Amino acid sequence: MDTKTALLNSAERAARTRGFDGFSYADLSHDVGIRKASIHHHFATKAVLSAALMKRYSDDVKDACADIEATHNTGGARLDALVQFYRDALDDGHSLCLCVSLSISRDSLAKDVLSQIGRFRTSMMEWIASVYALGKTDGTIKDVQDPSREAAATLALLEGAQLAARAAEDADMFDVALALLLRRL
Amino acid sequence: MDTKTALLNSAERAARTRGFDGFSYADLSHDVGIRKASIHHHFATKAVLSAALMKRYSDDVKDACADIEATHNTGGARLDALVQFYRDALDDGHSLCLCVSLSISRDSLAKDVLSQIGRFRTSMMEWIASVYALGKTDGTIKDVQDPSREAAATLALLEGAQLAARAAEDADMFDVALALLLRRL
DNA sequence: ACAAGACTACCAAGTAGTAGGTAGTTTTTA
DNA sequence: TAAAAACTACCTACTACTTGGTAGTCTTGT
Repeated sequence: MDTKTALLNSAERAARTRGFDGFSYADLSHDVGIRKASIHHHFATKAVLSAALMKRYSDDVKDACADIEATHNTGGARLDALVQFYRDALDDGHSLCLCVSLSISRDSLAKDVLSQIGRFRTSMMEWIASVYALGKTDGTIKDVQDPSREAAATLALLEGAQLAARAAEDADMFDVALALLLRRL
Repeated sequence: MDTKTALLNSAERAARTRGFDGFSYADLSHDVGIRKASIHHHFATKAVLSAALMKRYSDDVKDACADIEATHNTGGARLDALVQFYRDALDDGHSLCLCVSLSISRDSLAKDVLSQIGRFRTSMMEWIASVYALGKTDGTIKDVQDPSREAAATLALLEGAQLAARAAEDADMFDVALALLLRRL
């Protein structure tokens, strides 16, 4: 595998399990098997690395959403698939959505990464709102109120449930927290 | 004010805004105005400090719950007061529940702190479940299903909404995410 | 007089990042 | 077509600084 990708993989895993301040170039070095200094050849600073990380992550998630749209055509099915996507990302309760991990360490982040996070959250919220809007018209999600409020609540619930699962070191915690939402499908 | 308390205050603020790995003894030293080494007189290690932090936090929150019970006698009013409590803790979208902040940096935490966090979350969940159970019988919370699932979902939503508010640097985000829950009161 | 609480002055280990070099590949140019 | 120049990817060896933590001393209130 291409070294740059290996570094991104290692950094993403580390950031999602230990937070942005929780890993160092030395950790990446051990993990990937090149010297610490050589990492700077691929990512000049940790800020550059974090930007690349967030870029790749947000592209990946957007692709996943596009994929969900392509393979599920009711609002209910799409919402269910999204929940599954966040659940799968958990990795036995050790891993979080990258944007949650990075959000915690806001102060150590470069400004452009912060705005990347902001844009990512906004676009996710819009996408989820569109899912609720569809679910409301096609009748596959019950009692839909304002789709944009539903979207804010859903994103918060998904991220909070990941946190809860991680704190309990038990991925089932995620399912318990999401059970009531899924009863509306 | 007593130095030990000042240190705890500073550490709590730092942990809640920057995470456990996001502050150092040097930061506390600048903030409180004593030398770095003197901090060790009060808290021998950072692990001891984190345990004291979590202890005080969990006592405070439990007191707040007891206070809510004493001043509100319907399930709906208690739930509303709890939401308000989490909202007030936000401090303009910069601060998180301590147990969320600490959870992110799990790997740098001592084992006893991890189990403290676990116990805290369990007891919060039980308390919230009892609020839902009351709200179900007194009719002040609509459509209550299984109280313990409601509790898991509510805690996840509260913590997720704090995260969302922080990511957006906008405390109103919290209100948007909780609007639908509060409509059930 | 004595203990609590602070101090100065350290330490070893870790942090991101830099300087300068090497080996091999690719691109340019004569 | 072959030498020259540039580029990629890595290396060793460093810098400047921060990390949590230690040892021993001084100061102050009771």
